[in-house]
Amino acid sequence: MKEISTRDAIVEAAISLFNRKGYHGTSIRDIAGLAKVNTANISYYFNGKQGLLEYCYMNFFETYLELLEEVFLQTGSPTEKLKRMVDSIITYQCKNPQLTRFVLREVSIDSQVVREIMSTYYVKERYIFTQIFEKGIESKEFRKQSISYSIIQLKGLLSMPFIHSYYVTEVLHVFLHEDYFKRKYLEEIHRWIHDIVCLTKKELSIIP
Amino acid sequence: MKEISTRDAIVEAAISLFNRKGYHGTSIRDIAGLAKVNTANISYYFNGKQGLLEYCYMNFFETYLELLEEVFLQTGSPTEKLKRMVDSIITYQCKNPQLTRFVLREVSIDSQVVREIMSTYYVKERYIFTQIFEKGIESKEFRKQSISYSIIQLKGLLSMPFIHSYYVTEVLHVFLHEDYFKRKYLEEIHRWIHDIVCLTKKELSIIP
Amino acid sequence: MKEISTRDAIVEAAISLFNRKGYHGTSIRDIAGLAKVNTANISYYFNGKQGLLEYCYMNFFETYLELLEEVFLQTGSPTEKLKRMVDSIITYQCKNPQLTRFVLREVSIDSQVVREIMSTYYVKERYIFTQIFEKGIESKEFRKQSISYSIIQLKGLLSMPFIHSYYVTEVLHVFLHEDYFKRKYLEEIHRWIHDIVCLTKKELSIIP
Amino acid sequence: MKEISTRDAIVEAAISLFNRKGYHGTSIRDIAGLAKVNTANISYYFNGKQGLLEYCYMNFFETYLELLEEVFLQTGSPTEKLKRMVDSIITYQCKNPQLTRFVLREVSIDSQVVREIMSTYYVKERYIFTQIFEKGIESKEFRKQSISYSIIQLKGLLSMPFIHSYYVTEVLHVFLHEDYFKRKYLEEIHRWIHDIVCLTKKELSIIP
DNA sequence: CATGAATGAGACTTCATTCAT
DNA sequence: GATGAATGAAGTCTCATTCAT
Repeated sequence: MKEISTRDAIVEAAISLFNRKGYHGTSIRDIAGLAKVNTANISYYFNGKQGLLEYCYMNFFETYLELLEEVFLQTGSPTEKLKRMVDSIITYQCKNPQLTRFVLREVSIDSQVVREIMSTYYVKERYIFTQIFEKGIESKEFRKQSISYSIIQLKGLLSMPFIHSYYVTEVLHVFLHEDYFKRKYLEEIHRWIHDIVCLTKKELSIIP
Repeated sequence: MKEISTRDAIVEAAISLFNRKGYHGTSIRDIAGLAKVNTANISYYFNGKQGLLEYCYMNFFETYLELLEEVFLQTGSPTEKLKRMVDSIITYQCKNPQLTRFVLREVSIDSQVVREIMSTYYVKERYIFTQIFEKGIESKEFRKQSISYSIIQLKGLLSMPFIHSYYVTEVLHVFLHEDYFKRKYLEEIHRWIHDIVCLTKKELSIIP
Repeated sequence: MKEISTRDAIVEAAISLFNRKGYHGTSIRDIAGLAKVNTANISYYFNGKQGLLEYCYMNFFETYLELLEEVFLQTGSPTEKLKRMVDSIITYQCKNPQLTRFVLREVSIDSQVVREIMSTYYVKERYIFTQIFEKGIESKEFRKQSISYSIIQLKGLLSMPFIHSYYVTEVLHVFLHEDYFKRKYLEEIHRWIHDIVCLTKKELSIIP
Repeated sequence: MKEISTRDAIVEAAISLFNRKGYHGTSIRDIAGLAKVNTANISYYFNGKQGLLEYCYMNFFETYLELLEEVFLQTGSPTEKLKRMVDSIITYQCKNPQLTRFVLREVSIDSQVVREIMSTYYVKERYIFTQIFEKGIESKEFRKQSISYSIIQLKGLLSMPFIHSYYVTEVLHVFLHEDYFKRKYLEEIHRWIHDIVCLTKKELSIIP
């Protein structure tokens, strides 16, 4: 049996607490306490609390983008690619709901850290989505549409259940960690892709 | 010239700072400084920093629910009502983007405060949305669908541009405070209502 | 029906709270709250919190000394006078247990206030007791004894049940406000006067 | 030269200041300043100001009771035991006059802290004293008397010079730290034991 | 690699007081 | 005579970090 390293224990504890109480609402003592390690280790391994935060951000977005890029480089129609991307993201987020929630939330705070770290990721993400949409529109698979507004919707659909997981669980009684949720929710987004993003046959037939 | 009362100045400053730096990331000194009042006034008027937070929550959700209820009690088809609700909410949120962003973000943190305050609002909101959807499905205006999953999508669409306003503005160059955004984004949600929530003619004709 | 004046209400509330929580442990808001008056009145009537404290001290010791002086100026043997003084003091203290406890306790704190106010009272008190004892010793009613050490004992006996009223009540189940206590405890002090302060017959006979 | 540990320096400073200015009248800054350590150490070592207070209480009463119990378990007549207890207590208190004064004073304030901590000690103390008196009365060494009222007197005699040390020193010119005081005052209490608690020969002879 | 002592900065809150009404 | 708004000072505590071990 491999013992969990101090480093990993810290990350695990941090994600759990940042998720529950927010970055500023969590003290490194809380983290060290939960991870059952000495407080000083956090400065040692991550160069302070902020370093730990940055690590979490990168941890999340590195994988997030890798998943997008992987699909992006595959062959397939824009519709198929978009669906596969959505599948990848939702699968990943369902496996890491705590990290997802906390990152998506904290990233909405204006701070130098966020700005510096996120700029690269955001630009890459936009590039990929934009390419997909442009290809789709060009090839007449996608309806002519404002790409920005479609991305807004897409990201809203992708992130909502995770950011408001409390609401989703407690109020709507939908459980993120059940496999049923993943299948069902993917269906919904696929429907959104079909009915909102793509050209329906009717619309198609109108075009001369 | 109307002088801004100490109380209002505090609220205004608090919303701006909570929005930018998060609740825990904002100190009452920051707030008092921006509002140009004495620090002690925050405890005086709101019974501490947390009281100020609670006031903001209630301030937001009180109006939010009033808007929903107002439309709910009007006459009209479920589709019309749903559209009008969306219009109301988006209009309100566009007028108060800072408050909206900060509340929607902080509310996603687990804390006793959130749980105590929000439970009532959440239940009411769910009731209203559920009623609309049930009526719509019953009257065959709406497609047969999982109401919970539709609410998730709806709330994602309603909140996304405000929570991730930084992304929307800086990366997608979409500006929330312009009237154009409101019209355009409402169009998008209306399309979502038509194509995803409602029965399309084709589907309609299939039903025997 | 005479309404309780604001002033009296403040004093009453102050005594109760100073007694329970100590001077520094009591805030003027507590006092104003209990007295159901506005906080500013305390500054208005007593020139601040400290003025209120001084008023309480004087209130107590003014009467305390009056009682001693009254008996002191009466005719009677030293033994009789001493007994009468003890009766007066205990009676007074039993009627004002809260004020007594709080004053006797707080007066044991070194502060300019205490030093300034108490010096006069203490000197007068010592003068009276010393006179009594000197007269008693001179007239051979009292045993030859160190007057200082006798005063220490006397004051210990007079004050103990009031200072440690919690102990006396909760642990020993002796109740200060019952008339039985007063009679019984006076008996005890009288016995102390007889057996410790006065010459017993045996000792008397030894003196040539 | 042994260096005083941070912890001990804090306790020493605290006792001195609590004694002089009372618990609530002393700030942790005062304490840290006098002890020449950082303010945060108080929370670090004692879990806050109140923890420091509790430590002082326990520090005092732990020893206090040990002394009583030690004598209690020795062999000897009740009279001898009572005398030895008084000797122990007075000796201890003379060695720690500041701690004694401050604890005996603050303990007379009603607070949860006091109630929780003291209840145990008080009960034990009462048990020991009660046992002694009961044995004494049973064996006819002691006069038949109300034990509660005797304990009140005894505790008054034991504590008075320490609580009102200012009065004793400044007004009566009796100095607690001189060895003369200890011997002299013990004599006085022994006399009290002989003449008030015990059966004098005269009384003895009256009993048939 | 890991720890516990120690620290300086800063946070929130409470307090007694004043002042215009 | 009484009030409520407002304030500056002070208090306690927590935090992230460092350093010697």
